[in-house]
Amino acid sequence: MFQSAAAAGNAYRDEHLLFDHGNTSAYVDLREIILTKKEHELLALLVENAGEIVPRDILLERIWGYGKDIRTRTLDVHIRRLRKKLFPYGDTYIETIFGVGYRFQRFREPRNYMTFMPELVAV
Amino acid sequence: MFQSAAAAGNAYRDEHLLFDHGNTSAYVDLREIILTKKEHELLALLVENAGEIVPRDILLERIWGYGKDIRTRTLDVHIRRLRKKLFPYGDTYIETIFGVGYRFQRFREPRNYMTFMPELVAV
DNA sequence: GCAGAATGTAAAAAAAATGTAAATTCGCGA
DNA sequence: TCGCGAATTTACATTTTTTTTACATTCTGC
Repeated sequence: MFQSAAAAGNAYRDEHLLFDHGNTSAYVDLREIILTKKEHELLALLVENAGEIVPRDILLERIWGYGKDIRTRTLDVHIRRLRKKLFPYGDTYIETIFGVGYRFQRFREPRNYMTFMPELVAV
Repeated sequence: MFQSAAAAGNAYRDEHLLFDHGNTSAYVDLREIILTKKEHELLALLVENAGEIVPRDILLERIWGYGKDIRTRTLDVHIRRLRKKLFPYGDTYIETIFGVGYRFQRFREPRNYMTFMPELVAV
């Protein structure tokens, strides 16, 4: 549960994002983004658990070594900067689970009427 | 990963730089520059991995034989002198990846409207 | 809808890494 | 051994990242 850098060497790839665990740079569409160490660790941990909620506790403990007693906003600030670098998909990729933590979601092509329910279009 | 002098004998060449692995002098446009031994090794290692980030660790280990525990500014000083000799392209060729290392980037002609989108010019 | 708790955000402060000039040391050829 | 250029260290300056602070905003249960 909550895989760590074990999955290193492997890269995550989808429609808009290319992320390599061993590399501090990533690609959003054709744009290279350079992640700082903490940003990279954070995104790595989230991506490794794509589709699953990773609680704040875990993030703070794994990346910062903080215990449950520590009160800080540093996680939120880092999430924010990550989302910014993932523009314009920041909120699409990184979802906030209120009261729990965050979840990285694989990109899925947004449905439109045409592809979703073709019979409703061009009637 | 992180090729060494194996690729010797071959020369690197682009719009502004000619660098021969077997030669301690290089050319920046039509100007000859003379590299010292360490400068040459450093540039060679970076050029061999053009486009890829080479971590400080690796540079310090491959060129100086230093371990991760050694604290020194000598790498930075060499980078600085290299950049100076590559004037006015020093910062263009040698990029700093904060917290990680350096990256040599092939020279790319800056785009202008003419070359990028010719159909938008001279309307 | 409200109160209280959790998260978002901008800006300042602190910490860490890199840049730089100048001094010092090293090493090799004469 | 001496002299000289190369390499390294030193001592700050500067830049970048990370954390904190101080509020603003959003969410949830009642």
